[in-house]
Amino acid sequence: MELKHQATVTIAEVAEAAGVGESTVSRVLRNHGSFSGKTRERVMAAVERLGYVPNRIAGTLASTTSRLVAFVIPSLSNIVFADVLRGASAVLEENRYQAVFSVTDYDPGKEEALAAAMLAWRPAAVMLAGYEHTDGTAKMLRASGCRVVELLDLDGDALDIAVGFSNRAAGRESAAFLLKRGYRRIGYVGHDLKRDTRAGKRFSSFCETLDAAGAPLVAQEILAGPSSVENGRLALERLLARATDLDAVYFSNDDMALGGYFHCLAQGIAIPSQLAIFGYNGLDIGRAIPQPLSTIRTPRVATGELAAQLVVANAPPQAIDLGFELIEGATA
Amino acid sequence: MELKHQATVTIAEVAEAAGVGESTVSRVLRNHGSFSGKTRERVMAAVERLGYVPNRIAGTLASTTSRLVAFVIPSLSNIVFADVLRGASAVLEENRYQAVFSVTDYDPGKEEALAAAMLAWRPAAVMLAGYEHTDGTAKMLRASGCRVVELLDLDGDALDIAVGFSNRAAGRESAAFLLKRGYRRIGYVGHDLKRDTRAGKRFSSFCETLDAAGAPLVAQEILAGPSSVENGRLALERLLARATDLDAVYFSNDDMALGGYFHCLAQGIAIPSQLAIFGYNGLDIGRAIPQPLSTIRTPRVATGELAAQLVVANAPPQAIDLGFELIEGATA
DNA sequence: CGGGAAATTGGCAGCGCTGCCAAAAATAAC
DNA sequence: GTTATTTTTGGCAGCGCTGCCAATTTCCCG
Repeated sequence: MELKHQATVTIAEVAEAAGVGESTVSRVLRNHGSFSGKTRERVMAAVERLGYVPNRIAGTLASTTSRLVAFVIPSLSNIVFADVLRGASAVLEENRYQAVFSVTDYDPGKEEALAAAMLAWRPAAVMLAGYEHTDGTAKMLRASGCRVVELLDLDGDALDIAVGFSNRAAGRESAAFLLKRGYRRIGYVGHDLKRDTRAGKRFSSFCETLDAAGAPLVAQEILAGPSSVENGRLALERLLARATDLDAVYFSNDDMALGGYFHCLAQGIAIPSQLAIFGYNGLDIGRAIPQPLSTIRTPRVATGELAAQLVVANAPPQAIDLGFELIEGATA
Repeated sequence: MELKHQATVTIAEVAEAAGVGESTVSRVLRNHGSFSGKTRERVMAAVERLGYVPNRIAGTLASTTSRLVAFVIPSLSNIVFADVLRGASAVLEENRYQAVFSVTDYDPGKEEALAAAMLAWRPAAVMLAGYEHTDGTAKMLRASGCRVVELLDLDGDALDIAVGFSNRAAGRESAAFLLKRGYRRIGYVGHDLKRDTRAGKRFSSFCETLDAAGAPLVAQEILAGPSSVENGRLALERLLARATDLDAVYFSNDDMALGGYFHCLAQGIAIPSQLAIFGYNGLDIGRAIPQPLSTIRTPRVATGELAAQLVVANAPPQAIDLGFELIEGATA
């Protein structure tokens, strides 16, 4: 099945070829400890000549120190996680760390299984989305002794490090913005909230804010599937079929909102005069449509970068709020 | 810097606790070799009690066999690679393989460096985008003895395994389609082609087909940056400022095409009567806009899945064409 | 030119596990 | 009940590297 390693030039062979000891080769290659200039040259020449590639598996085992960082993310289709991964991987690469990942499909059970599989690689850190984990996952992570970073959420208690922003605050501000603009008959279009708990948090604080203002949510349409432009379009269509007098719709995220926007475009519904649209995430594409999308821009790449930096620096446990930015746009 | 492993329950401790030998524990856990039912129970009980997590680093080293698969991809922002990764990681997870990745930013030099870093983990396979690698990368990969999978391209010679589709054929068919529809004054909008060599291949065969039909490309606008909706919009605007009499524009991909579509929408340019738009990739969002985008749908997830399957099965070297599908859409 | 401090260097145990082999136990055959 | 098989088991070397320590060489200063 799996491949046998080949081309196995070992450090011993390099040492032999260079006429030095193994540990000297190791020191030179890691640029750690002291060695003379000519030793360095001889070692590098031997490395070059033999095409030696250090074996990080062996190195990791020997040093009981790891430069692997494990990502356990809900989805790769969702640009949010791709962005986080991108930010993090850039920083990790600079620091010679290696990213490994697996995808949970928003399934907490799968998250537990995958987290366990990840820990078997003895990573320096495990990065996960949000705070909602099974007891088993939490226990395992705590016991692992490796750093744990929870991303993109701050509404809850962190296991170790948390980097992100408050989804509750985002929901609240979104509602406040729509209310300020004078919208009163507000609806909601969302995707599977049991799985995407961060979207659920936004929604619940959105509703609370509307309630407090005496303009409670008028109608909602929640599709079972994942968020997508197509689902946003479909869901808005359904929502409008039931609730004809809405003046604004809050979407679970920009993908869904774009779908809603396109629905309006196709149906000749004037935005925002006839219907206002508000999203979440601040995707680039939202700025390229004819009317820039009103939304909240989240610092996804920065979240990944900072998470990686904290891990590299072995920072103490902490929760960092990177905030978000409300973009007024032209659709609300 | 990096974290010291903790919680280091070793197989020896489990063996001790279960009152069996180390190798017996190993056999039970890997379900490999023979052992009795009650031995199995005792081992599992001890594992449970101690919270033992096998150390795959040590296992990999000892067996000189790896279940790591390394991805060296140009970008994570580009949904194309995220899709491939998604397809591949699903299959890999099923087979208890672990995906590791790094991002080259379309830089061949960085690709070489990252490929080298990857090989240090002694992966079972390295997966890369396309055929364009530096000599150093190719040499290194060939010498590594691990499987090499080149993805998303078939126009060239594979190092080992290739899975994808022909970008040249895609360019050709796109041109043929536009010609068949009667467009004769065709322009092109693209992004950095030196980096995205697959887009470059599409473009050159597109042009060849137009030439052969006696309707050569009228104008082109190529932006230096990466592809994005915003850049597509901007580039089309620039192109139309120079070439006022185009009847169709071929875009380097759907992102760019969507930007062009939005530009037309905002400018009141009728699609496709006044200007036709044709993309590449077949993104979902292209079907959700008011007029479905005319494009070519590529089997990205399937590419990832098949690539992973071939690696898991340790299949012989081969190049597999997964083809693509031309979607007529409503924009051309 | 000698003595001591500092810079280099090599040897080797051991990281935690797997693979091999021989020993022990269970089972079958007679 | 005994011997031949087969199944189960444990011991231990060794995967390739790093960390520690002691040995060696070099450098400095009087």
